[in-house]
Amino acid sequence: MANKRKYHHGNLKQALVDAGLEILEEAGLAGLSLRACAERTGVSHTAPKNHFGNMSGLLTAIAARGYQQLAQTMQKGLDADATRSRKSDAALQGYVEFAVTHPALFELMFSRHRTNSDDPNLLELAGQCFAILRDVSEGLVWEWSDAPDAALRAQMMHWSLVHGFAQLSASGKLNKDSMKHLGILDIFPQFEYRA
Amino acid sequence: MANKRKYHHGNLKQALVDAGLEILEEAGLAGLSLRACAERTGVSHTAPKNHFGNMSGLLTAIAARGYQQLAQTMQKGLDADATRSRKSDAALQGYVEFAVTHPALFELMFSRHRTNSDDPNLLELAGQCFAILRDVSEGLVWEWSDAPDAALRAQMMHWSLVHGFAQLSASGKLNKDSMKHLGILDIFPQFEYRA
DNA sequence: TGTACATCAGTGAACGCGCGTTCACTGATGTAC
DNA sequence: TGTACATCAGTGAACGCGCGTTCACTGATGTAC
Repeated sequence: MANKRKYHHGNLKQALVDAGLEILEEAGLAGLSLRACAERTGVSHTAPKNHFGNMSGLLTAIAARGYQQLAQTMQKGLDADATRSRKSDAALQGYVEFAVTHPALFELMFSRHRTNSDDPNLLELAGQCFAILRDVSEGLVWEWSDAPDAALRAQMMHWSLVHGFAQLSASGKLNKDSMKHLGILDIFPQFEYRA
Repeated sequence: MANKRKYHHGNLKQALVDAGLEILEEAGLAGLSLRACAERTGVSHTAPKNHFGNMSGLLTAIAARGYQQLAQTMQKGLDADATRSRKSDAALQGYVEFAVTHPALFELMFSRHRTNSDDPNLLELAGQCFAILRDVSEGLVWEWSDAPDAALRAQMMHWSLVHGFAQLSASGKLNKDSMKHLGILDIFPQFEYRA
């Protein structure tokens, strides 16, 4: 299956997103460019234009794949321990694991002006992430549980809590010393600080 | 006091940080550069090097000022309503207000590799922000309140909740429609979505 | 079954741009004597 | 009080770099007839 050196790549759109994800892992957001993705895919640096139009289009596609992977990471945690009494812990753990493992991708996904925030594909996949958190937050008790819209407010606060912990972890604000001091390593011992 | 056209600026270091903050407001992180800060300050584009060494040094100084302003915003809310029964609400509100009002600065402050994260000045000012949240989270009840280190865990979770809500708000994930639908606008009616 | 032609996918040279950085320099300030 | 000199702060030209984008093009594919 020597699919090298065909004039038409065959699956260039997906391959460019794959390349973008790899670049984010290795070089961070600063290293991500149309030219870098093209070079890694072995294609001329103008080829991406045919599939994504411009830089925003490519970043949007990469971010969308990020949401897909985030949902998968959370779902994997839920599936792995179906008997877990508190499903929200499994989802939180998956969310944080994703952010810490892919900090640059996470940064791209939740940055403001880099992606086309009204892209239908992006919206749908991001919505799937929130849906998992929503389903999983059932039964959590908040102090306003007797207020109208209590469930909706609880979902929003739960997402905030999860996202905040993930973001602070990924950005290194909860470094090893802090986390140890605060006893957080007992809760998530696998999230060792990566320098 | 015509302090124009002196060869020595006199207060260039602070002026460059001021310029950087303005650029962040107007053009976002993408528009921030040594040259842009120098031009706005009316100084040659090599002058910043004398004060900050390189780009990271300038970004670190800007982020440090961000933490200073964040602490001030939170403290202002606390001072304005000393009778507030739940001080944590005032701090949360200040934190979110800061993130939504200065999204690019907020992004810089909590990004991973753009600043020198071991800068003493940066660490001290960031620590002051956490100290306010810590003081204010006294009395909050979490489900593990009977665990050892309960207070420390509660502080960490409180920070996560506050930061997550702020970050999701600033990145536009909680847009006007979502917030209205989720009843969040009733809690923070001043945080209208800015397109 | 074959042919003409439109469309799609990728090429490669060239463009202007803003960037951080280097370099030799000059003006201003402070300090030792 | 004056002078010499070191140091600090800012200048301006020049550098190479990677970037997104434009442009005319060519190879491959699909489709109408």
